[in-house]
Amino acid sequence: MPRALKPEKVRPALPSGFRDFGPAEVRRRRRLLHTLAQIFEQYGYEPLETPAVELLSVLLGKYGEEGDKLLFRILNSGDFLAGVPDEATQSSTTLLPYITDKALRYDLTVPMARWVAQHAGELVFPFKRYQIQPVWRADRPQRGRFREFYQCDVDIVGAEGIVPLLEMIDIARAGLKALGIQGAVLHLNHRALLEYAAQEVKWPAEQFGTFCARLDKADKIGWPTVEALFREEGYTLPAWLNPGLDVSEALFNEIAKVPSLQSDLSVLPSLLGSSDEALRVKWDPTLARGLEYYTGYVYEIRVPGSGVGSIAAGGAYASLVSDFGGPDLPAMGLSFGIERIFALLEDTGASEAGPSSVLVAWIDASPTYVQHIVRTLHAAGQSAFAYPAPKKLTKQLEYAQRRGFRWIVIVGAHEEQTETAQLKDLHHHTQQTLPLHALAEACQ
RNA sequence: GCGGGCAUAGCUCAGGUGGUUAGAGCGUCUGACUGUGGCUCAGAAGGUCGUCGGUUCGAGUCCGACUGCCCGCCCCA
Repeated sequence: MPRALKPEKVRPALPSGFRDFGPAEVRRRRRLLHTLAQIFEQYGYEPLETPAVELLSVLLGKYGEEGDKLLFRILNSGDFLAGVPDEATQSSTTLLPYITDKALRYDLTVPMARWVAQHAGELVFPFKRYQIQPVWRADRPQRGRFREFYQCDVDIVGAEGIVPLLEMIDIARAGLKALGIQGAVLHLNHRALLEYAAQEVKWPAEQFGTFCARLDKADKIGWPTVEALFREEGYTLPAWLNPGLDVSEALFNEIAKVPSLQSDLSVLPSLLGSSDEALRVKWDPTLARGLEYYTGYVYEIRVPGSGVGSIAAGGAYASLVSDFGGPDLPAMGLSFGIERIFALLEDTGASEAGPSSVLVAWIDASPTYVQHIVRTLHAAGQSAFAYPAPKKLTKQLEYAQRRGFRWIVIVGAHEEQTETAQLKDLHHHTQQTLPLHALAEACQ
């Protein structure tokens, strides 16, 4: 577009919490995600993609009150004010339900559950899927927190218990190993143990969520502070809840008292005992996880001392699919916090150079001849393209040099007449005249 | 939802106590004897100083409001 026709210049800017990814960054991210996807496929998980937009009715109420507020809502199309009763226009809260019925997805689990409920008839259970897509949250952005970010989820629907748990842990371990992350710790807990603990301290059952939220703060504010908070309100926490202690006999004795955990007792010691440099497993009786839909095992992976918080998390959930009218299927999932993993790997990761191409520079050759050369190189499997215009050779050379290319093919009228081309090696500062058929091989 | 900071060219920033045509570096574009890279040199384009209002003879500079962005908190990945 000619500059003169441009109505007015626009400030090149992005809304808060949204990011661009330049070529080098896209390559780095893609490579990482590809690595994870391969591992998921290895365990029999199949890819799924769902749209950015979901019906509000699907999303509302799944993430708690906080989550509902963080949904990016989409204004209805057309005359969205038509049919809105006058009294509704008094405040934004009353108006909102009338003017929006869609929102950007908030996570990948709920859309997956929606899809599974919709296709339950044709699916083979247990259904295993992985999904790597962006999600959106109308959060206040800050360091390391964005309004648009990728999630990377694996879930198995129609299975429960210790075996899926072991698989999830193996996937996490394989993933961390493949990405080169060392020294991670998986904190493991079970909602049933939390319920048991709440009963033990005689915490009101209807406020179980508050109990969990308070206990969950232990990793942030420390066990003594949590203990003191409870004591202030007259609740004495049993010693076995202290996450600082090693897996004690006392803790195992308590776990043994929880009915839904009894069958797993034979496996847990070896799981917790194994030492692995990439991922250790530690029972953490204070781990609760925020999302309300978890009903069984919950887990969270952290790298001590990394300063990036948890890098993967998940758990077992029972009724998400049946909430959408689908069959009542237990499920378990693992979500890699890939934005945090990207951040973690940023310091060590060498900058990714793009694949080198051959640039065809030209002066007074015919476009047809230039096109012919590019085709010849492509036919030989070489990545190549022509400079878009016969600009000064200096410019074309500089372009190839700045792009980091090694080979540049130069043609003019003389080369076209003789069916040849100049092949210049920018690394070794050499140049030779070659017949076309020898060109591709020379720049391997 | 709460608190703090900042806002001048595409980017990073200068512009003491208000005073003519707002500057630098980087980047972009053009050129330095007709077809050869990294360097150098010369030149050009690019800003309603976030927006609106106020004080003043005069505002990038002082005051207010709004908006945007950044950083914390809640919460989260």
